[in-house]
Amino acid sequence: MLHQINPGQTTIRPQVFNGSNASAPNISDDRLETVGTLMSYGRDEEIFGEGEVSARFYKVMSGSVRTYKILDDGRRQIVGFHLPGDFFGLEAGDRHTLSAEALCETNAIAMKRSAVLERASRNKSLFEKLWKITTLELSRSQSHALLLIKSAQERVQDFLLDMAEREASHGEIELPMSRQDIADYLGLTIETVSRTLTLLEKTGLIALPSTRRILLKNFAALRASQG
Amino acid sequence: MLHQINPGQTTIRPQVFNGSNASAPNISDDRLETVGTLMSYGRDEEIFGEGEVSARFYKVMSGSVRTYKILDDGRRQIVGFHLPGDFFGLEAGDRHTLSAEALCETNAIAMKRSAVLERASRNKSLFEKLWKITTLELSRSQSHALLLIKSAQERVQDFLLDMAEREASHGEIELPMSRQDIADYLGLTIETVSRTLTLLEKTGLIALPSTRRILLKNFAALRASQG
DNA sequence: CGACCATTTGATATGGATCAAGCGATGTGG
DNA sequence: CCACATCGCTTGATCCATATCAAATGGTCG
Repeated sequence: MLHQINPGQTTIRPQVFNGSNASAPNISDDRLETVGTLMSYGRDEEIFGEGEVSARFYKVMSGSVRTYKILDDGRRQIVGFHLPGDFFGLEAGDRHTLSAEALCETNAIAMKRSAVLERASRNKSLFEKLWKITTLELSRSQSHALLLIKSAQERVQDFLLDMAEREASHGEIELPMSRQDIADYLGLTIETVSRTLTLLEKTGLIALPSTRRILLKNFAALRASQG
Repeated sequence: MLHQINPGQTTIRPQVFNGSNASAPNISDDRLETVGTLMSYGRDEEIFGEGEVSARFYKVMSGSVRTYKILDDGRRQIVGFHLPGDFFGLEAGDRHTLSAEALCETNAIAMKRSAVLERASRNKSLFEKLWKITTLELSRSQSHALLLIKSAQERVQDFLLDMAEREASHGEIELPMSRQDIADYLGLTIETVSRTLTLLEKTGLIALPSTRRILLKNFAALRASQG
């Protein structure tokens, strides 16, 4: 089951979070997450579901999140992975157009949509920050579509390079997601992802010390678009 | 050539366009395009290119536009088609992350990015409009990614339904784009698009009175996800 | 009317899906 | 602490949807 939740692991400890220095409150603080609620989620726990009323944005503080859509036939398309520092839940209407789940133990700040939008419409710096986040997300989504027309090997390579860059790790990736998650993000089957990783290892482009750890051994070759 | 421009057909007639009633200027006009420059483009003419400095947003007034990216190997992925009323050119950085071309004779209002952002950061109504447009584009892009993991038949059907809805035509579509454009949008080859349309015609779901005109004869069946 | 370009149709090839085992890590109960 | 069950991943064999290569048709414009 894709939606499985482990109730035993789940712990939500909402608490008011104020990012600004309490002793020197700053009315023009330009951080989006200045006032929000810190939420904790267990592995595979749902943060929000497609169709639910969308009242909040989120910023990942620790852990990671997947956002996804389910097709009629049950297939799942992962729209994005959200690492610490990333925002998610930015959506047009008053209902979520996708679902979000924690990949592992995750802390995220939940911000009231209305409050953030209200503040952004009066604070130029905040507005610019929100604009940047949203258009960056748009750009990411467009690049994702570009990914989906490439060959399996290119998709996997691009994914590894993207993860390495986002984790700012110099060639050593710690994957927070399963092979199935990767497959659903790349529009491939789990078997193809696995085979491609094995092939990349045999070619010497990467090493696989454990399933969740990958070493990129040849950035240049990984970047070169291949079949 | 994908980039071919027919210089003979090209006519740019920039002119100041003021959407508000000149006799009653309204400082809080909440239309994004209130002040802009009306531009005209010929068939296949480039409006902006990937990598160019991005100074402007655009709103399509008549005609239609394709935005796209080119992969290393020369393949082209069309990111979106923009019909009258649609905006394009909303991007994060100071450089365009994609290219835009007119599909046919097209008029569009070009608005200075900086001016629009400046005004939106002070005018709540304008801010909300800009927010809506941007998040809608984000949502569209995510749905597009969803499209790309479906079967050829589903992609074509979804495309036809989407066009019908956007043209607000009750089952009669006038396509502003070629088969190659459709193929590059759907991540298929031109042959597969053609074959799929032929199949849909044989099944009685659509009729093809001419290559650029398509009649949807069975919405229910088109909506039903098929292999 | 003829040339050209877009589209359709046909034949074949192939990358990735599907179906099916096997393997290895992780966790649980004895 | 170890045997075993479980789950996630890898590997193998085969199939199929769509790409590719090739040719025919049709529509448009000089």
